[in-house]
Amino acid sequence: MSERRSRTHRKRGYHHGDLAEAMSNVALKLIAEFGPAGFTLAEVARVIGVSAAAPYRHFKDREALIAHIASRGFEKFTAALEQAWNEGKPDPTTAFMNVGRAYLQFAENEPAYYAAMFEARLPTDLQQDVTDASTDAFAVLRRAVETLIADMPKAKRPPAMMVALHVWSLSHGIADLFGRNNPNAHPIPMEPEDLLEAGVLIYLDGLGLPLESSKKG
Amino acid sequence: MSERRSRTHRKRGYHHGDLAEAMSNVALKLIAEFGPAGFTLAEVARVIGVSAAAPYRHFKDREALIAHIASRGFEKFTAALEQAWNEGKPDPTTAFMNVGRAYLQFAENEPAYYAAMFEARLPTDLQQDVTDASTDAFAVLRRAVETLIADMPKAKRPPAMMVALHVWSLSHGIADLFGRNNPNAHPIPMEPEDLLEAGVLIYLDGLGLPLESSKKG
DNA sequence: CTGACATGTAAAGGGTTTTTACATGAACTG
DNA sequence: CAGTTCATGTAAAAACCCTTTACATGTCAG
Repeated sequence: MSERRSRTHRKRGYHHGDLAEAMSNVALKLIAEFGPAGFTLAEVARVIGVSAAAPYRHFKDREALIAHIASRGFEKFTAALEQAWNEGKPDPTTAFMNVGRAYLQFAENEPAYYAAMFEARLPTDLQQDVTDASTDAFAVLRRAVETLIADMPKAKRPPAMMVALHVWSLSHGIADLFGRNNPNAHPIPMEPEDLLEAGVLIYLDGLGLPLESSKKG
Repeated sequence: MSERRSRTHRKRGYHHGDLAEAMSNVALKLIAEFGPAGFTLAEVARVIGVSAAAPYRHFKDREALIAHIASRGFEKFTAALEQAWNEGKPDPTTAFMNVGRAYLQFAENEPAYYAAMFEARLPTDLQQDVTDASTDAFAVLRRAVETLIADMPKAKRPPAMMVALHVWSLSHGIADLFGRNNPNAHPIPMEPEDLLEAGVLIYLDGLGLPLESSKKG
């Protein structure tokens, strides 16, 4: 990948070398500043310093580029959650909290990806592709929940799907309302990460999950 | 209000009668379909059947109109939550659940207002106005929480602010991800309202709040 | 070396938004 | 009820931009 790029990158004459990649990068910057609806392919071309028609060789239109970015974003997101989960080590509860932190950190560190993933208004077919790409990310969370509640007695064990939806929703809500260092967001008296951690701990307690601290203690 | 409108509405000649109101209504329809970034003042004018320059008599630009709609939306939202809370009757827990339902119902019944309120990307000064307008709505939730936890022993009582933030975030997360009958959202095996209710009940249980059913029952 | 294909350019076509100068008529005043 | 005023709408022009089409370039395979 970078091989081909460096090879063609040497001579920057008529051909750019890796315009598609450059477009993604520029679009990410524009999305971060103006949102998924706040840029055009012509503007991307201008920033890169290429003719206005060039982008159309690589993406059918603006929405195709956004969909591409959103899908790539979900891949990175999935990887980040997976790494945070780390197969449930050192223990499921701690690992689960790490997943929550990773969720918010992704939204903060990659606000443009996050916006493309959750904030874009795409036509049905493209949006479906993006939604499909999100499946893997949700699966990470769901499997983590399954591990987390595996030790509970069957009678008291909640549906993993429901728990995953609750945690996903709370995480997304916090990210959207208070994360992504939005300068105009409502000020809150704690860090988003801590707000999420507290919320999840209370919720897990409400589920009757024996937490590590009180279990092993 | 409707008095003046009906009076001037009779003759529909050169002057429209209440163009500002008509603009809000048309913009809401366009926002519902294409999002806050998906329309222009010229398009609004065209739909209404008025010249392209007319809107500028009433709003400085597109963003001013969105900000106006967002602020009006928060007023309606506040009223809806207040009515659902109904001074904590019949009992705080039930009333609190009603607030949660009202939250999601507002997002479903008024998706355009909701989008303008939470999804718009406005310049700092306008966004600040909208954020200010949201304060009253959050205050309703916060006061409800205060009532809800008032009976808890002081030592076990959580900060009302934190609880309100958790519930707000969960509500918004569910609304954004699964509410607003988005045809491409991830399918989930329950209604958003029920998902929220279950989540809040579990959370309140985790807080150690004595729920009505187990308290009075 | 040569031909074919991917990639980029130039320029034109089509559409749109916003501004400016002017027109209209509703409401007040006497 | 006539005259004046001012908010409100129109028309037209200026500016901007996106997208497409026909053409140019350079890379790579044979």
